[in-house]
Amino acid sequence: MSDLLERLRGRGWRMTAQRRVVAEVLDGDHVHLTADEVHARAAARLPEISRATVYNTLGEMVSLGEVIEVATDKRAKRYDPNAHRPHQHLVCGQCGQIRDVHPSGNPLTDLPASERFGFTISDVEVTYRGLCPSCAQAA
Amino acid sequence: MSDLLERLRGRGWRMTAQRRVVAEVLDGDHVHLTADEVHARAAARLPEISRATVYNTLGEMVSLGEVIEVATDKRAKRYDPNAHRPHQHLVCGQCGQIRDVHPSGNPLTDLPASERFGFTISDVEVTYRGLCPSCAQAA
DNA sequence: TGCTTGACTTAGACATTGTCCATTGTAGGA
DNA sequence: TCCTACAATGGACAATGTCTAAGTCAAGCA
Repeated sequence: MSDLLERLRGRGWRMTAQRRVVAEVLDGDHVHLTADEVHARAAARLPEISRATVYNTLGEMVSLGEVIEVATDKRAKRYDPNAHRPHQHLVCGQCGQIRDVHPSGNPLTDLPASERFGFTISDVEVTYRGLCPSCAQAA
Repeated sequence: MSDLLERLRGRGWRMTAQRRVVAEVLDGDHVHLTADEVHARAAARLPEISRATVYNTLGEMVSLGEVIEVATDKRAKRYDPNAHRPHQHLVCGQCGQIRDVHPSGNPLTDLPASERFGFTISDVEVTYRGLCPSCAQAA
Protein backbone atom coordinates (compact mmCIF):
# COMPACT_ATOMS: atom_id res chain seq x y z
CA MET A 1 0.00 0.00 0.00
CA SER A 2 1.10 3.44 -0.79
CA ASP A 3 2.22 5.54 2.13
CA LEU A 4 1.95 8.65 0.08
CA LEU A 5 -1.61 7.82 -0.91
CA GLU A 6 -2.52 7.19 2.72
CA ARG A 7 -1.17 10.53 3.81
CA LEU A 8 -2.98 12.38 1.05
CA ARG A 9 -6.24 10.65 1.80
CA GLY A 10 -5.82 11.60 5.44
CA ARG A 11 -5.73 15.24 4.47
CA GLY A 12 -9.19 15.11 2.96
CA TRP A 13 -7.92 15.13 -0.57
CA ARG A 14 -10.65 14.39 -3.06
CA MET A 15 -9.60 11.08 -4.53
CA THR A 16 -9.80 10.51 -8.26
CA ALA A 17 -8.41 7.81 -10.49
CA GLN A 18 -5.84 10.26 -11.88
CA ARG A 19 -4.56 11.38 -8.50
CA ARG A 20 -4.37 7.82 -7.28
CA VAL A 21 -2.28 6.78 -10.26
CA VAL A 22 0.08 9.75 -9.91
CA ALA A 23 0.58 9.04 -6.22
CA GLU A 24 1.20 5.35 -6.85
CA VAL A 25 3.71 6.02 -9.59
CA LEU A 26 5.62 8.40 -7.37
CA ASP A 27 5.77 6.21 -4.29
CA GLY A 28 8.96 4.53 -3.10
CA ASP A 29 12.59 5.14 -2.13
CA HIS A 30 15.17 6.77 -4.39
CA VAL A 31 12.36 7.81 -6.70
CA HIS A 32 13.11 11.03 -8.56
CA LEU A 33 11.00 11.25 -11.67
CA THR A 34 10.47 14.21 -13.97
CA ALA A 35 6.94 15.39 -14.60
CA ASP A 36 7.16 13.83 -18.01
CA GLU A 37 8.24 10.46 -16.66
CA VAL A 38 5.41 10.57 -14.15
CA HIS A 39 3.03 11.29 -16.99
CA ALA A 40 4.38 8.42 -19.09
CA ARG A 41 4.09 5.91 -16.26
CA ALA A 42 0.68 7.15 -15.23
CA ALA A 43 -0.52 6.96 -18.82
CA ALA A 44 0.53 3.33 -18.96
CA ARG A 45 -2.16 2.60 -16.40
CA LEU A 46 -4.66 5.29 -17.26
CA PRO A 47 -4.16 6.17 -20.92
CA GLU A 48 -6.38 9.23 -21.03
CA ILE A 49 -4.65 11.13 -18.24
CA SER A 50 -3.55 14.56 -19.43
CA ARG A 51 -0.28 16.38 -18.90
CA ALA A 52 -2.05 19.28 -17.22
CA THR A 53 -3.48 16.96 -14.60
CA VAL A 54 -0.09 15.50 -13.85
CA TYR A 55 1.39 18.99 -13.44
CA ASN A 56 -1.54 20.10 -11.28
CA THR A 57 -1.39 17.02 -9.12
CA LEU A 58 2.35 17.22 -8.62
CA GLY A 59 2.03 20.91 -7.79
CA GLU A 60 -0.60 20.19 -5.18
CA MET A 61 1.43 17.44 -3.59
CA VAL A 62 4.33 19.87 -3.35
CA SER A 63 2.11 22.54 -1.74
CA LEU A 64 0.87 20.03 0.77
CA GLY A 65 4.48 19.27 1.60
CA GLU A 66 4.12 15.59 0.75
CA VAL A 67 6.50 15.72 -2.19
CA ILE A 68 9.65 17.75 -2.79
CA GLU A 69 10.84 19.39 -5.97
CA VAL A 70 14.45 18.65 -6.76
CA ALA A 71 16.60 20.58 -9.22
CA THR A 72 19.59 18.26 -9.47
CA ASP A 73 19.26 18.05 -13.17
CA LYS A 74 19.48 21.34 -14.98
CA ARG A 75 16.67 20.53 -17.38
CA ALA A 76 13.47 19.33 -15.77
CA LYS A 77 12.38 19.43 -12.15
CA ARG A 78 12.23 16.07 -10.46
CA TYR A 79 9.78 14.97 -7.81
CA ASP A 80 10.80 13.18 -4.64
CA PRO A 81 8.08 11.57 -2.49
CA ASN A 82 10.45 11.19 0.44
CA ALA A 83 9.37 14.45 2.08
CA HIS A 84 8.82 13.09 5.57
CA ARG A 85 12.53 12.58 6.25
CA PRO A 86 15.10 15.30 5.57
CA HIS A 87 17.77 14.15 3.19
CA GLN A 88 20.16 15.35 0.52
CA HIS A 89 21.03 14.05 -2.93
CA LEU A 90 23.96 12.32 -4.57
CA VAL A 91 23.98 12.58 -8.36
CA CYS A 92 26.03 10.79 -11.03
CA GLY A 93 27.16 13.37 -13.55
CA GLN A 94 27.36 10.74 -16.26
CA CYS A 95 24.19 8.67 -16.12
CA GLY A 96 22.10 11.02 -13.98
CA GLN A 97 21.29 8.42 -11.33
CA ILE A 98 20.19 9.98 -8.04
CA ARG A 99 20.41 8.54 -4.51
CA ASP A 100 18.99 9.92 -1.30
CA VAL A 101 21.73 10.44 1.29
CA HIS A 102 21.90 11.52 4.91
CA PRO A 103 24.96 13.62 5.80
CA SER A 104 26.02 13.60 9.42
CA GLY A 105 26.39 17.28 10.28
CA ASN A 106 23.98 20.14 9.96
CA PRO A 107 25.17 22.34 7.09
CA LEU A 108 23.28 25.28 8.55
CA THR A 109 25.81 25.68 11.33
CA ASP A 110 28.60 26.02 8.76
CA LEU A 111 27.38 29.43 7.70
CA PRO A 112 28.72 32.11 10.05
CA ALA A 113 26.50 35.07 10.88
CA SER A 114 28.85 37.37 8.99
CA GLU A 115 28.03 35.44 5.82
CA ARG A 116 24.26 35.53 6.26
CA PHE A 117 23.64 39.09 5.06
CA GLY A 118 20.77 39.38 7.53
CA PHE A 119 18.83 36.58 5.85
CA THR A 120 16.48 34.34 7.82
CA ILE A 121 17.57 30.92 6.66
CA SER A 122 14.97 28.19 6.69
CA ASP A 123 16.39 25.43 4.57
CA VAL A 124 19.59 24.05 3.08
CA GLU A 125 19.89 21.92 -0.01
CA VAL A 126 23.04 19.94 -0.61
CA THR A 127 23.85 18.16 -3.85
CA TYR A 128 26.88 15.89 -4.03
CA ARG A 129 28.10 15.33 -7.59
CA GLY A 130 30.39 12.66 -8.91
CA LEU A 131 30.41 9.34 -10.70
CA CYS A 132 28.53 6.20 -9.76
CA PRO A 133 30.56 2.97 -9.59
CA SER A 134 29.67 1.75 -13.09
CA CYS A 135 30.26 5.10 -14.77
CA ALA A 136 33.57 5.51 -12.90
CA GLN A 137 34.70 2.10 -14.16
CA ALA A 138 33.69 2.87 -17.74
CA ALA A 139 35.61 6.16 -17.70
CA MET B 1 38.73 46.53 -16.37
CA SER B 2 37.12 43.17 -16.58
CA ASP B 3 38.89 40.38 -14.79
CA LEU B 4 36.86 37.83 -16.64
CA LEU B 5 37.77 39.38 -19.97
CA GLU B 6 41.45 39.37 -19.00
CA ARG B 7 41.37 35.72 -18.13
CA LEU B 8 39.61 34.77 -21.33
CA ARG B 9 42.02 36.77 -23.43
CA GLY B 10 44.87 35.04 -21.65
CA ARG B 11 43.56 31.72 -22.87
CA GLY B 12 43.88 32.70 -26.50
CA TRP B 13 40.20 33.21 -26.92
CA ARG B 14 39.39 34.81 -30.22
CA MET B 15 37.98 38.19 -29.25
CA THR B 16 34.91 39.57 -30.95
CA ALA B 17 32.62 42.43 -30.11
CA GLN B 18 29.90 39.99 -29.05
CA ARG B 19 32.12 38.01 -26.70
CA ARG B 20 33.50 41.16 -25.18
CA VAL B 21 30.03 42.46 -24.43
CA VAL B 22 28.88 39.17 -22.91
CA ALA B 23 31.96 39.01 -20.70
CA GLU B 24 31.54 42.60 -19.59
CA VAL B 25 27.89 42.15 -18.75
CA LEU B 26 28.67 39.10 -16.68
CA ASP B 27 31.56 40.54 -14.71
CA GLY B 28 31.35 41.43 -11.02
CA ASP B 29 30.44 40.06 -7.60
CA HIS B 30 27.07 38.60 -6.70
CA VAL B 31 26.20 38.52 -10.38
CA HIS B 32 23.83 35.69 -11.27
CA LEU B 33 22.05 36.47 -14.51
CA THR B 34 19.93 34.18 -16.64
CA ALA B 35 20.89 33.71 -20.27
CA ASP B 36 17.99 35.89 -21.21
CA GLU B 37 19.05 38.69 -18.90
CA VAL B 38 22.55 38.48 -20.30
CA HIS B 39 21.11 38.74 -23.77
CA ALA B 40 18.97 41.74 -22.85
CA ARG B 41 21.89 43.61 -21.30
CA ALA B 42 24.25 42.70 -24.10
CA ALA B 43 21.70 43.81 -26.68
CA ALA B 44 21.50 47.20 -24.98
CA ARG B 45 25.09 47.77 -26.04
CA LEU B 46 25.21 45.73 -29.23
CA PRO B 47 21.67 45.56 -30.57
CA GLU B 48 22.24 42.98 -33.27
CA ILE B 49 23.65 40.28 -30.99
CA SER B 50 21.66 37.07 -31.32
CA ARG B 51 20.37 34.73 -28.66
CA ALA B 52 22.31 31.83 -30.13
CA THR B 53 25.56 33.73 -29.73
CA VAL B 54 24.82 34.48 -26.11
CA TYR B 55 24.08 30.82 -25.42
CA ASN B 56 27.19 29.70 -27.30
CA THR B 57 29.39 32.20 -25.52
CA LEU B 58 28.05 31.34 -22.09
CA GLY B 59 28.48 27.66 -22.88
CA GLU B 60 32.10 28.21 -23.86
CA MET B 61 32.86 30.21 -20.77
CA VAL B 62 31.41 27.39 -18.70
CA SER B 63 33.54 24.82 -20.55
CA LEU B 64 36.62 26.89 -19.96
CA GLY B 65 35.75 26.88 -16.27
CA GLU B 66 35.61 30.66 -16.09
CA VAL B 67 31.92 30.81 -15.35
CA ILE B 68 29.67 28.49 -13.34
CA GLU B 69 26.12 27.42 -14.07
CA VAL B 70 23.85 27.77 -11.07
CA ALA B 71 20.45 26.11 -10.70
CA THR B 72 19.16 27.97 -7.66
CA ASP B 73 16.11 29.04 -9.52
CA LYS B 74 14.01 26.22 -10.87
CA ARG B 75 13.30 27.93 -14.14
CA ALA B 76 16.33 29.17 -16.00
CA LYS B 77 20.00 28.46 -15.42
CA ARG B 78 21.95 31.37 -14.03
CA TYR B 79 25.55 32.23 -14.77
CA ASP B 80 28.06 33.13 -12.09
CA PRO B 81 31.41 34.63 -13.15
CA ASN B 82 32.93 34.01 -9.74
CA ALA B 83 34.47 30.67 -10.73
CA HIS B 84 37.96 31.28 -9.40
CA ARG B 85 36.90 31.06 -5.76
CA PRO B 86 34.77 28.20 -4.45
CA HIS B 87 31.57 29.45 -2.88
CA GLN B 88 27.98 28.53 -2.21
CA HIS B 89 24.71 30.41 -2.63
CA LEU B 90 22.15 32.04 -0.39
CA VAL B 91 18.78 32.63 -2.04
CA CYS B 92 15.75 34.66 -0.99
CA GLY B 93 12.67 32.55 -1.67
CA GLN B 94 10.55 35.66 -2.08
CA CYS B 95 12.43 38.07 -4.33
CA GLY B 96 14.94 35.63 -5.75
CA GLN B 97 17.97 37.67 -4.74
CA ILE B 98 21.18 35.59 -4.64
CA ARG B 99 24.34 36.18 -2.60
CA ASP B 100 27.63 34.34 -2.78
CA VAL B 101 28.56 32.90 0.61
CA HIS B 102 31.52 31.02 2.05
CA PRO B 103 30.61 28.37 4.63
CA SER B 104 33.31 27.43 7.10
CA GLY B 105 33.36 23.64 6.98
CA ASN B 106 33.83 21.26 4.08
CA PRO B 107 30.47 19.61 3.40
CA LEU B 108 32.22 16.69 1.73
CA THR B 109 33.43 15.36 5.05
CA ASP B 110 29.86 15.23 6.32
CA LEU B 111 29.01 12.34 4.05
CA PRO B 112 30.05 9.03 5.63
CA ALA B 113 31.40 6.30 3.37
CA SER B 114 28.32 4.20 4.11
CA GLU B 115 26.22 6.88 2.48
CA ARG B 116 28.31 7.18 -0.66
CA PHE B 117 27.05 4.11 -2.49
CA GLY B 118 30.49 3.65 -4.01
CA PHE B 119 30.32 6.99 -5.82
CA THR B 120 33.44 9.02 -6.55
CA ILE B 121 32.40 12.44 -5.33
CA SER B 122 34.02 15.42 -6.99
CA ASP B 123 31.88 18.37 -6.05
CA VAL B 124 29.31 19.61 -3.58
CA GLU B 125 26.76 22.33 -4.16
CA VAL B 126 25.05 23.94 -1.21
CA THR B 127 22.08 26.27 -1.49
CA TYR B 128 20.81 28.07 1.59
CA ARG B 129 17.21 29.23 1.26
CA GLY B 130 15.34 31.77 3.32
CA LEU B 131 14.23 35.36 3.30
CA CYS B 132 16.32 38.45 2.77
CA PRO B 133 15.97 41.26 5.34
CA SER B 134 13.48 43.31 3.33
CA CYS B 135 11.26 40.38 2.37
CA ALA B 136 11.33 39.11 5.98
CA GLN B 137 10.16 42.51 7.17
CA ALA B 138 7.37 42.69 4.59
CA ALA B 139 6.10 39.24 5.58
C1' DT C 1 -30.54 5.39 -5.13
C1' DG C 2 -30.51 9.64 -7.58
C1' DC C 3 -29.63 14.86 -7.59
C1' DT C 4 -26.51 18.81 -7.09
C1' DT C 5 -22.51 21.26 -6.92
C1' DG C 6 -18.08 22.59 -6.89
C1' DA C 7 -13.85 20.64 -7.59
C1' DC C 8 -11.26 17.96 -11.03
C1' DT C 9 -9.84 16.76 -15.77
C1' DT C 10 -9.17 17.50 -20.50
C1' DA C 11 -7.12 19.11 -24.94
C1' DG C 12 -4.74 22.15 -26.92
C1' DA C 13 -2.95 26.80 -27.37
C1' DC C 14 0.59 29.44 -25.57
C1' DA C 15 4.97 30.84 -23.04
C1' DT C 16 9.66 30.21 -21.80
C1' DT C 17 14.08 28.32 -22.16
C1' DG C 18 17.36 26.17 -24.78
C1' DT C 19 19.49 23.81 -29.17
C1' DC C 20 20.63 23.25 -33.99
C1' DC C 21 21.89 24.33 -38.62
C1' DA C 22 22.92 26.60 -42.94
C1' DT C 23 24.50 30.86 -44.26
C1' DT C 24 27.11 35.04 -43.75
C1' DG C 25 30.69 37.72 -41.50
C1' DT C 26 35.23 38.62 -39.57
C1' DA C 27 39.68 38.21 -36.52
C1' DG C 28 44.13 37.37 -36.96
C1' DG C 29 47.96 35.36 -39.30
C1' DA C 30 50.78 34.78 -43.87
C1' DT D 1 45.85 42.86 -48.33
C1' DC D 2 44.06 38.35 -48.70
C1' DC D 3 42.75 33.71 -46.73
C1' DT D 4 40.84 30.69 -43.86
C1' DA D 5 39.08 28.89 -39.94
C1' DC D 6 36.34 30.20 -36.46
C1' DA D 7 32.37 33.05 -34.90
C1' DA D 8 27.75 35.19 -35.44
C1' DT D 9 23.22 35.26 -37.29
C1' DG D 10 18.32 34.21 -37.41
C1' DG D 11 14.94 31.23 -37.71
C1' DA D 12 13.21 26.63 -37.11
C1' DC D 13 12.75 23.24 -33.75
C1' DA D 14 12.59 20.83 -29.15
C1' DA D 15 11.64 20.39 -24.29
C1' DT D 16 9.32 21.86 -20.33
C1' DG D 17 5.83 24.14 -18.12
C1' DT D 18 1.33 27.16 -17.72
C1' DC D 19 -3.28 28.58 -18.74
C1' DT D 20 -8.12 28.43 -20.12
C1' DA D 21 -12.73 27.09 -21.37
C1' DA D 22 -15.63 23.44 -21.44
C1' DG D 23 -16.89 18.90 -20.04
C1' DT D 24 -16.96 15.31 -16.20
C1' DC D 25 -17.32 13.28 -11.82
C1' DA D 26 -16.70 12.40 -6.46
C1' DA D 27 -18.96 13.08 -2.45
C1' DG D 28 -22.55 14.82 0.39
C1' DC D 29 -27.42 14.85 0.97
C1' DA D 30 -32.45 14.00 0.39
